[in-house]
Amino acid sequence: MPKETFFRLPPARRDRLVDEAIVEFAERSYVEASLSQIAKRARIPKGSFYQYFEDKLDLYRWLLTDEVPRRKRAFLGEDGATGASFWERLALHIERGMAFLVEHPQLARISAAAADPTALPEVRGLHRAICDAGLDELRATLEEGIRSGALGKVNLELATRLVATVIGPGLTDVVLAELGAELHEVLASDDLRARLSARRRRALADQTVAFLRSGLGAPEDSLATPPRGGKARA
Amino acid sequence: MPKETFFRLPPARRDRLVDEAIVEFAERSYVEASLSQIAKRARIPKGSFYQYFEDKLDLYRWLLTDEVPRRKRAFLGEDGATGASFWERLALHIERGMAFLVEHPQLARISAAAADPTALPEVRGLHRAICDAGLDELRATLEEGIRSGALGKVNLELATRLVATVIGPGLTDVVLAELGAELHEVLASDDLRARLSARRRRALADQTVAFLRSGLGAPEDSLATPPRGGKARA
Amino acid sequence: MPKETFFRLPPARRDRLVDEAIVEFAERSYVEASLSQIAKRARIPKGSFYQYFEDKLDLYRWLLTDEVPRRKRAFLGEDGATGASFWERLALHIERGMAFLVEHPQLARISAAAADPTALPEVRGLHRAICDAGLDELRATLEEGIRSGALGKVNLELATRLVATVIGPGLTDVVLAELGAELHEVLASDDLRARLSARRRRALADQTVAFLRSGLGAPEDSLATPPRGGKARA
Amino acid sequence: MPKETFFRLPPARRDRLVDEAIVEFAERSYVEASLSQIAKRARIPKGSFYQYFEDKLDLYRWLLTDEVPRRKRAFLGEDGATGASFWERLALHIERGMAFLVEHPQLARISAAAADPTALPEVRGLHRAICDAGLDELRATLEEGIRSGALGKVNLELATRLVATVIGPGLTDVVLAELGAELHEVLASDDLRARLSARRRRALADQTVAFLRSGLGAPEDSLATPPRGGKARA
DNA sequence: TATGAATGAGTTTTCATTCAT
DNA sequence: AATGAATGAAAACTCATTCAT
Repeated sequence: MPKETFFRLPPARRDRLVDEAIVEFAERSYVEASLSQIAKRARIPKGSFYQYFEDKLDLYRWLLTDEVPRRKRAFLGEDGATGASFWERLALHIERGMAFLVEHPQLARISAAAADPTALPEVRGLHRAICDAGLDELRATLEEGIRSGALGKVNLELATRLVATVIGPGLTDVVLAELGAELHEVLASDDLRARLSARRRRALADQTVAFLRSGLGAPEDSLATPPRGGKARA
Repeated sequence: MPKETFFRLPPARRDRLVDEAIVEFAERSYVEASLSQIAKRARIPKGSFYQYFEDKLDLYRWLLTDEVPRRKRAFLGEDGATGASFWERLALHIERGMAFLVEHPQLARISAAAADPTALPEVRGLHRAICDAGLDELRATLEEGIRSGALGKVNLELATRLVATVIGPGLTDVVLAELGAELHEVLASDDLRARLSARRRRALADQTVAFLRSGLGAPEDSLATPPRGGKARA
Repeated sequence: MPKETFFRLPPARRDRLVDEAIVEFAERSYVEASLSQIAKRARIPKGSFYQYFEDKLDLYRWLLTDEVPRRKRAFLGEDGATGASFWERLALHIERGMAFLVEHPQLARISAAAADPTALPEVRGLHRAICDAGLDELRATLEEGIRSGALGKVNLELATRLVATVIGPGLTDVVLAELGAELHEVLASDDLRARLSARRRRALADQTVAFLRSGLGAPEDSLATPPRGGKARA
Repeated sequence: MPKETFFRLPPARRDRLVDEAIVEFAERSYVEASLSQIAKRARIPKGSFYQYFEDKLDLYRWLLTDEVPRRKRAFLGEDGATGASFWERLALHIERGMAFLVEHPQLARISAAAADPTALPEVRGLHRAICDAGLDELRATLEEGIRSGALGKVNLELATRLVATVIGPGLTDVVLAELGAELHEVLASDDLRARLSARRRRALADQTVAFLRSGLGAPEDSLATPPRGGKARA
C-alpha cells in the first residue's frame, strides 16, 4: 500500500503519477515497465517516488487491487439490472464490460494483465488473487443461475472458467477485431471509442449471450443426440 | 532463421541450447527473457550464441514459428479423425490439445504466448501472424461445420474468436484448475502429467464440446425464447 | 548537451571526468574511444556517466563544440591585433595557433580531429559543421584581405582551402618536426612545451606567412612568367 | 608480410580478399576496420585469413607499404616529365595526384591515412615510415628546385612540410569541394570521377602551383616589403 | 592447407533502488 | 518531506584470434 505521504500529495501531482503509471503498466508487463519512465513522464523525481510507495511492486499492487477497480466501479456505476432475468443480466454485464474496454482501454488492460503469466512469484501471487476473486464472483453468479433454473446441468468449475474466458479475453478479441485495431493502437489513441457504437455493442453482447446460452450447434441436433455416445466410445 | 552453424552443432550442445531457450521463453516474455541466462544455463559462451543465431529475436522467431510447431506436430502425430462428425473431431482436437499441454507445458506456453500483448513491434508482428494463422484454421473448420449442418446460424467472426478463446486460454485454465497448480509449477515440474488421466481429459473435452454445442442454458428454455426480444428491449 | 546534473557536479569530480574524456578523445577517434576507459580512469561508475550525458555522442559533441572551443578562447584571450595589417594579423593568428598546440596539445588534437574522416554519419555531421565554420571564418578573412588590397587576384575557394590546410595540419606537422616528437608523445607529456620558444614560434609564423604571401619561387621569376603558358602547353 | 600461401592463392580469391580489404580500410581506421567484415564480403572463411596473413596488422601493413603503392605506380605509370621545368613538373605531379584521387579514391584514402594519428604504437610506426618516405622524396625534389634556381631562399624543412600538406590533404579538400561531395560519398560511388574533367584538373593544378610559387600577396607588395619588419615588431 | 566453429574480453546502455542533503 | 544524484548489476552484442578437424 502507498505510504501516508502519497495520500497527502497535492491532487495534481498525485494524478500525474497515477496516470502515467497506468499508461506504463497498460503497455508493458510488470517487469518491463520502467519506474524511470513513469517518474520522468509524471515529472516527479525518482527519489520522491520512494516517499510514496515502498517500491515498484507496491505501486503495481495498489493499482491492480485498488485504484483500477475503483475507477472501474466509478465508470460502471450501479448495476441497474435488478429484476432482470439471468441472461439479461449477463448481457448487460457483457455490454458494460465492452463499454469499459472501449472507453478505458488502459484500465481494462491492466485488469486483464492479471491473467498473464509472469516469472516473479510476488506478482504471481497478486495476479492469482485477482483472478480468483473474479472467478469467485462469476461462480456465484452462475450458481444463482442454476438456482433460478436458467442454467441447465453444468459442471460448475468448468463453466465458470470457460465463461470467464469468453467474457474476458474472448470479448476483448472480438472488440479489437471490430475496431480493426491491435491492442497497442487502442491503448495509444483516444478516439477509437466512437468506432463501436452502443447499438453494435448491444448486438455483440446479445450474440455472445446466445452463444453462452445455446452454443453453436444447429437447433435440431442441439440436444437430441449426446455429444459423443457412451457406446460408440466404449 | 538460425545460421547453418546451428544445425551442424553436436546434438548434445544444440539440445542444451534449445532446451534452455525453451525453458526461458516459457517462463518469461520476450523482453524479460535473458540471453545471458540461456547461455549460462546451456553452458555455452555468450559469444558462441551469435554463431548460431543472428540475435535474440532470431532465436525467438525460430522457436515460435519452427521448432515449437515441429515438436507439437511430432507429439500430436496424425489427426486420425477422418470420418468422424464435426463435434467428434472438435472433441478430439481439444483432447489432444490438453494432452500436449500436460505433457509439454513449456511448448504449449510458448505457443500461447503469441496471444500476450507486448510493446515491441517486431515481436508483435510475429505474434500477430501466429494468431492470425490459428484463427484462419479455426475459421475454416467452423465453415466446414456450417456446410455440414452441424453448426446453426452463427456470426462466423464472433464464433471463431470465442471458440478460439475457449479452446485456447479457457481450456488451459481448466486444466490448471484440475491439476490444482499454477502455470509456473507446471512449467517447472515434470511429473504433474499423471495427475490428469486420459479418462479425465476425455470427460473435460466432452463437456467442453457440449458447452460449445449447446451452451449452458436449461434445455427447456434453450431455444424457445429469443435471448433478448427486440420488443422487450424497445 | 550534458544534462543539468553535469553542471552541478562537484568540480573535482567533473574535472576528472572532462579531463579523462579529453585525454581519451585526443588519443583515439570517436569510435575507438571507450566510455568504459574514461569512466574507469575518472573513477566514476559507468552508470553515473549516464546521469551527466545522454550517451557517448553527447559527450563528444559537447567537447567538440563547446568545451574545447571555450578552453581555446580562454587560452587565446583577446586577439589584440587591431590596427595591424592583413599579413601581420595572419602571422599573429598562426603564432597563437602554435602556442595553443604546444600548450594544450590535447585540445588542439580534438579540434583538429574534425578534419579526420569517419564512417559514422552522426559524427561526420558534427565534423563537417566544425570544418565548415572554420572555412567560413577563414574565407571571410581572405575576402577582407582582398578588399584591403593585400591579396592579389585569387580563386577564393581554392585559396581558402589551401590556406586552411597550411595553417592547420601543415603547421601542426611543422611544430611536431621542430619538437622532434610525434603527436602521441606530445599528447602524453606535459613538458615539451618549453622546447618551442616564443622566439622560434614567431620565426616560424613569419616564414609561414612569407610562404603564403609570396610563395616559394625565386624572386626574379616569381611573377614574370605565367606558371604554365597556354602556348607552351599546346 | 603475407605468408607464402597468400601468393599461391587462386587469383580470383586473392583479389576478392584484397579488394574488400581496400574497401574496408579506406572507410575505417585501422582499429575500426573489421576483419570479420572483410572476410565475410570476400567470402573467405575467417580461419583461412590467418593462413594468408599473420594478423590484421600484417594485412594492413602489406596494403599500406606494398599493394597500394604498387597500384598507385601502375596507375600513374612513367613520370614523363623529363626536360620540363621544376614548376611544370610540380604541376604535372599535382595533376596526376588529382587524377589518382578521382579514379582510385580508396587507394588514395588508404595512402592518406598514414597522416592520421592513431593510438596503436605498431600502426604509428607504419604511418610514420610512410610519411617520412614521402617527405624525403619531396625534400629531394625541393632541393633540386633550389639547385635549379626555381626556388628562392627557403627554409627547406618548413617548405617541405607545408608543400606536402598543400598537395596532400589540401588538394584532397579542394577536389572534394569541386565534386561537391564528402569523402565517404566518393569512396562509395564509382561514377563521380567524370565530374572533374581533365581540363578542370589542369586548371586547379596550375592555380595550386601559382600559389606555391608566388603566394597570395598582391603583385606590387609581394616581395617589396619584408613580411613583418623587425622594426615594426620592436 | 582449408576452414568452420569457439571463445572471452570488450563495447554501450538501462534500471531499480539507496543515500545525502 | 523532498529530491537530485549515485551506483552496480544486468542487458544485448562484436571482435580478433585460436583451435580442431
